[in-house]
Amino acid sequence: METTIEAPARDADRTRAAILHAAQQIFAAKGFAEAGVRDITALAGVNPSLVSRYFGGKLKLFEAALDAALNTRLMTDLPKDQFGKMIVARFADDDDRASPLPMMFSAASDREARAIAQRLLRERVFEPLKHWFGGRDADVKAARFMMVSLGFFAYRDQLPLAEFAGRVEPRLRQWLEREFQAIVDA
Amino acid sequence: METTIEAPARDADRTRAAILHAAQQIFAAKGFAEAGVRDITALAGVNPSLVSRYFGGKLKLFEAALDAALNTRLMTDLPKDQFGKMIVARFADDDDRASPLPMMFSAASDREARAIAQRLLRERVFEPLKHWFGGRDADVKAARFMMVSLGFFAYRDQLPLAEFAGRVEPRLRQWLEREFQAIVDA
DNA sequence: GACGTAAGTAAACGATGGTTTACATATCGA
DNA sequence: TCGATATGTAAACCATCGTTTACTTACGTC
Repeated sequence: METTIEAPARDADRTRAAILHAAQQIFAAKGFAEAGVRDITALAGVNPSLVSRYFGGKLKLFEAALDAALNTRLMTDLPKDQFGKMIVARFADDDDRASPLPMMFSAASDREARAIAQRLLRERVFEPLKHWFGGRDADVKAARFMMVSLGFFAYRDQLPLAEFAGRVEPRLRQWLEREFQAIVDA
Repeated sequence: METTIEAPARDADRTRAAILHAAQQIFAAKGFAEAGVRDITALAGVNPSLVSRYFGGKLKLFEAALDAALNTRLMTDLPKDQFGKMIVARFADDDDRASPLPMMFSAASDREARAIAQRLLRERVFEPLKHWFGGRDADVKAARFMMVSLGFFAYRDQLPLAEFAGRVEPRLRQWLEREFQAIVDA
């Protein structure tokens, strides 16, 4: 009856994908150091040892998860005349926490994880953005973008200082939109 | 001969201060999670167990170290008409790494350490700054200051993306100065 | 000058967590 | 159908690290 699709009880690709998916969630939620292999595999419903078998260890799994997160979100596909509004909308209204930039901070503590995050963010975010901006001050523009973005996520996620930390306060949001737009228009 | 000052071989206050000083350096350099009690006490030249005895544990030591770092640096003593230039100078040219804001990121991984850093930063940086700015949009101004500052340190220390990451590139520095000044002038 | 207390050390404890090893079982081709 | 291989599990391994305990030694006081 229910053998319509032939759901295989053992499928390496499927479990590998399940681990990767769980890893994105757990890493984004708890950070690299606090996210345990046992947490991830428990969410995926598999044995902890499979992390080493399929990915070669926690660090490689983190790299794969961050890599996958970077593939889903691209910044250089936005219209330049509305860059400010749209990038803030993407940052602020994205409720899935597997966004790459916040995941970055999760690697802050571990030396090796930080090196991986640095390389990926440079290759996959900074450089593409730099070429997209173009012009003589493209590197400065890209740096400005990174600073404002990282500042926003650090403020929002890492240290919710103000009373209006969770949601984005309207005046703050307006400032951010202008800030990002100014980078493109400069 | 050399008994001029009566340097005591055993002085609780002195060793306590030595541990605290070493903690500031190690925590700032390696972050909360990667900084080991053995690292700190080795630098201080004492036994690891003294951390628990004198401070009540690694977490309390971190709190004390961050607290001490926050006492040395105050933002609200700068002239408002040159706030931009002076705050950037302080951030960029400060070569002692025990500055409080970078230390903040060191706590990103650990849940309890992050809570401590959040509280201290709110009480000792955000609130004073808010009152110093004054006016109707004081809270937004303070938030903007935190975002730009955190973005700068995250960019510089946590993920040196660009080629000019270590030193502050002149055009980037100019932008930062205007950015900070604009917060005060708004 | 001996004694009690404070200061400091060395070593072991205990928990955590990533990884490895040994073993069980489902899948698939001959 | 029968193995060979791939897939998955359970348990132990092992290193790290903060902390505690037992012990030693210097300092101040009667």
